Amino acid sequence: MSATSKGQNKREALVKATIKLVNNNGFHATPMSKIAKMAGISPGTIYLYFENKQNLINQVYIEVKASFSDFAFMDYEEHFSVEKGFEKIWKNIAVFKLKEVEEAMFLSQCDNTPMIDEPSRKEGLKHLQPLLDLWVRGQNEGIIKQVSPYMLYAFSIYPIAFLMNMQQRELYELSSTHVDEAYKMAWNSIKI
Amino acid sequence: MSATSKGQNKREALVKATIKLVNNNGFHATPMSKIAKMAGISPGTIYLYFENKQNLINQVYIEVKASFSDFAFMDYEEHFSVEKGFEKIWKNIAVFKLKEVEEAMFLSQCDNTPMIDEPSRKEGLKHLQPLLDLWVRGQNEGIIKQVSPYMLYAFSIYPIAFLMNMQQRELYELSSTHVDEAYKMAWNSIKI
DNA sequence: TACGTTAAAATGAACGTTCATTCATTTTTT
DNA sequence: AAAAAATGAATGAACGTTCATTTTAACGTA
Repeated sequence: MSATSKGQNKREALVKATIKLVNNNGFHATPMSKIAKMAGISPGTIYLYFENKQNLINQVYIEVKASFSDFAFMDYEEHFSVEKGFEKIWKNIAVFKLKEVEEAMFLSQCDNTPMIDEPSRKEGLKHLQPLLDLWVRGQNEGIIKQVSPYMLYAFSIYPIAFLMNMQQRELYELSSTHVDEAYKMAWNSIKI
Repeated sequence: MSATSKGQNKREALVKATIKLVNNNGFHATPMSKIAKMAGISPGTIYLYFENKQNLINQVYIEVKASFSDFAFMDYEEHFSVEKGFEKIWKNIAVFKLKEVEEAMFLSQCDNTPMIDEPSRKEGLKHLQPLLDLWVRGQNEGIIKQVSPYMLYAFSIYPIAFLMNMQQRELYELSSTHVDEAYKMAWNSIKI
């Protein structure tokens, strides 16, 4: 096995351990020593891959956000009709948030906490452009409400995070019927 | 001034300081010593009012959640029509989240973080019953969609938190026109 | 292949700092 | 003068980070 792929494995193990531990304990309540132990390496080794704890968190955030965005636009093509395109993206996001729960919960904690610094936050936001473009097209076609994209996001995408939270706390079980209901509500709130 | 009211002042100052510092730094990055300093008392004195740090946070959470709920149902009466009742509650919540930003941000951080223990979380959830009752009534009258209250909450109430976040980060300015737009979208998503 | 040599990767004990909490003492109130 | 409230220095545990040392990998030579 090459040195590179071994290094990748350790980095990957570190990222995974960070996500899991931060989900369960929060950022400042997860010591580097525990992250190292869960990743199966020694504490000092973390510093071969990341500058320090803050840098570790920022990097993990950016990577998870990127993998989320990739997932969101999987199989989406710009020539789709607005409605079909939105459905594809929305359902991708729903699948991600309901199946990749660890990663989704991590993002949710990062987005509601001062644990990520502002540059990394901005960095993580870049990838959503295709959805914004789709909405503008929809507005030009007279299909989508003429309101700010923040508003559209708040009412169609953001609710999925709440449902994920409830499902995670075992307060609510989301069957695929429920996901369809939810999609219809999302579309209802943004279509004219 | 009586001992009681003095004690109340100190407690209040502690609660306020905790909210502000936790908003800016997160729970575990806020030392008791800083909370004490901002409240204008000595670190040891905190322990006359709260058992320990965890208990302090739990109490603050429960109190802020209670004050949020009181605000939400201000001027609401059960004999209102479903639509009028929902509008009153929704707009109360919107006003709270957009004006009492410190408290709203604190709740948002608590609700997306493992910093609050489960019993306190449950405790904070109790006060929302009148809204659930209203929704059931609306469903019986054939006005509100026949879906789980979690779904109704996700699409009509939860989005306000996102708009608050954006406003707080100065990415978005919410005028009263926007609030009206938002209300219409909320109502649209839950009405039949 | 086997061996010796050098470089790279990984280790984990040790360091210095920070923090929650305590309690002997002081200050304030009754 | 007694009781209650408040103080803040002291304590001990925990943590992030470093670095002297060890382990592993890579390479050249015969």
